[in-house]
Amino acid sequence: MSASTGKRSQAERRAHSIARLVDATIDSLAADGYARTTTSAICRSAQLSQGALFRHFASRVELIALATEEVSRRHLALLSEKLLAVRETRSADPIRALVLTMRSQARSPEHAAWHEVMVAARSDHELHALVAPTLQAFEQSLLQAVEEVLALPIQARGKERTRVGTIMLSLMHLFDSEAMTSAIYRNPRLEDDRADWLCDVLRNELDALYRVTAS
Amino acid sequence: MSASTGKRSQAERRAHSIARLVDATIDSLAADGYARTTTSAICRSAQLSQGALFRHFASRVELIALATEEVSRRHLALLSEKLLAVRETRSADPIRALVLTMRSQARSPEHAAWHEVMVAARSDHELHALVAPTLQAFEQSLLQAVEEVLALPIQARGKERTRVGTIMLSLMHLFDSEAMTSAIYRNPRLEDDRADWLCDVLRNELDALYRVTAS
DNA sequence: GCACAAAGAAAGCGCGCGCTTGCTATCTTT
DNA sequence: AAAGATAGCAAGCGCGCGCTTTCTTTGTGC
Repeated sequence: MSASTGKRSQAERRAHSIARLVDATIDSLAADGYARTTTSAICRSAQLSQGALFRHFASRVELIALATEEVSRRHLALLSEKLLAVRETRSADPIRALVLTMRSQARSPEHAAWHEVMVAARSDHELHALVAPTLQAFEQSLLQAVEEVLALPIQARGKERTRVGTIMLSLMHLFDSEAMTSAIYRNPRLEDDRADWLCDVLRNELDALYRVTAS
Repeated sequence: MSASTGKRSQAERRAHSIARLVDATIDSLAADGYARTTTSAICRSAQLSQGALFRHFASRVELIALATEEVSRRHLALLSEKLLAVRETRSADPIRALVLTMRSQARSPEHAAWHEVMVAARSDHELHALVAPTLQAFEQSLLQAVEEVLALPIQARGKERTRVGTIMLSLMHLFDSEAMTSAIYRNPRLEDDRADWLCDVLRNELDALYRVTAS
């Protein structure tokens, strides 16, 4: 008997519906933006009624808040996976692979959803209060993940370690803003120049780091 | 006879009302975000009726589009002014002054308004079509202004000149994203580390540039 | 097996949105 | 000064929003 026709417990049905709503919310945030992520659009996408949505969530922002937690998890998991792949794969140009990984991450749907929530939280105080802890934890986790994956191989400590975190977070910011404006500016040549420049910058950084850790 | 009580021509009244509406729109975009920049909020702030607004603009997005043009102008004027001040003032640390200028620019209300329009245009096709030319021209003007103000003193040509543009636009992007997340993350230490790092990067760049232009 | 609780659908409610209408007041043209 | 054009206001219209209510279906504890 298939899962769809078979009997399911209330807990299973509940968890399944919530998951569908969260998925639909994330998809809508990434594709249509915060303002167009309405309860009716979410329910249409999740194939559930509005009554069902408000059975599980007290308000729209509460659902958005849970979706934001899930976005953080997925964002982090995706990036960690990519960064580990960069470290494991013996690339001819690992610095370039690293830079392009950060760029692709900033262009992902997960990141677009994150960005929409960030912007909306700036002027929606209720949303701000609900998602601020999640987003702050996200930044810390990102910092930690990046330092763990990248700083270990060069055995850097203290100041050098935090510097790597600062740089990678800055890379994320840069590509975040670039991705947001990309569809308007449509200037791939500039974007490639930027990637090239960042590769140079990171190579300089790495040289400096090796000099420190070698002494 | 004062300007407010004195008789004014239709053209003057028209221009004055439009200017008030544009100002109110920009203020609202910066303070309350795109979604909360409603026609009623704009009219309340401009002290005009909705009928008056729709006498001058066919739709809300049309007003937003005109406001976006004004935002571009102000943004550009403000930055040029700051950059010239940096160049004229004999600072002990001109690089740091430059970096902090870019950061303060990204934290300005003008930039916040620009960001709101950018994000909204991603998922609003009508707005996108109306503001894309303005925003593209803005990027080009920014590039030009930055190159004019900064590249001249070191007499760079061709490749070096475009590289300066790429870097400054990247700085703008970085601080754009940082400013957007600043109220959530509340991590001034990281932001200062970032500024320090960018000063180092720019010093390296400048060294390289001088090496090229000297040979 | 039966009373009860939880999940879900359908319809509807109040509200604020973008925008229109009908009108008056103010300038402009002749 | 008359006649037409323009600026501006107050009221209201249709619509889609977040959310609630009412009712039916489905799983659960005794």
